[in-house]
Amino acid sequence: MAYWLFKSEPISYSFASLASEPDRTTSWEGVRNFQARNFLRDEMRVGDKVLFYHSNTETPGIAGIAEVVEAGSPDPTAFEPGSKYFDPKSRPEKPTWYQVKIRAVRAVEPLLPLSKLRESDELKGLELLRKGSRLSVQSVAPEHWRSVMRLAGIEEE
DNA sequence: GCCAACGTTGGC
DNA sequence: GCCAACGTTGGC
Repeated sequence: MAYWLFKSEPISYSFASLASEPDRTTSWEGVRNFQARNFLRDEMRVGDKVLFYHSNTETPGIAGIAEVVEAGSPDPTAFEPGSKYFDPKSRPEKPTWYQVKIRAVRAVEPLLPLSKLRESDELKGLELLRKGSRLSVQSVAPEHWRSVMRLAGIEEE
């Protein structure tokens, strides 16, 4: 099993938004970065765990845990001319962009703020903490995942 | 292929 | 609002 971090601006879609979906799932669509696309298309597997991170907000930080419930599939918004994610270069027979489906597992309450993550020696090397890190879908090493769980006070089986 | 200009991200 | 870092675009 692998670990990931997804960024979202809570003003547009928060962890609470995900948790209040009828089945607590959503399709993570609209990613338009090739490195992130490669993760979505090639590397994510059902059962992988996801840190749900709130960016560009008053207190950025980890707001919840989610899991991958469907592996990568073509992102339909790229084919919709009306969509803000429309990309005419992506064709159904040769898609450029991919999505996965995730499900909310549990909230991190209170939110684990970025400032706390920065204080942790154990999290040195976490992509999120790298200066200039902008990738919206990131890989998380298992030892970093365990450190985050500890900081969040979450016991895992 | 180089690289300047530009738009976006996202912490602060 | 500021601004550094980054990805993309397009002229050459």
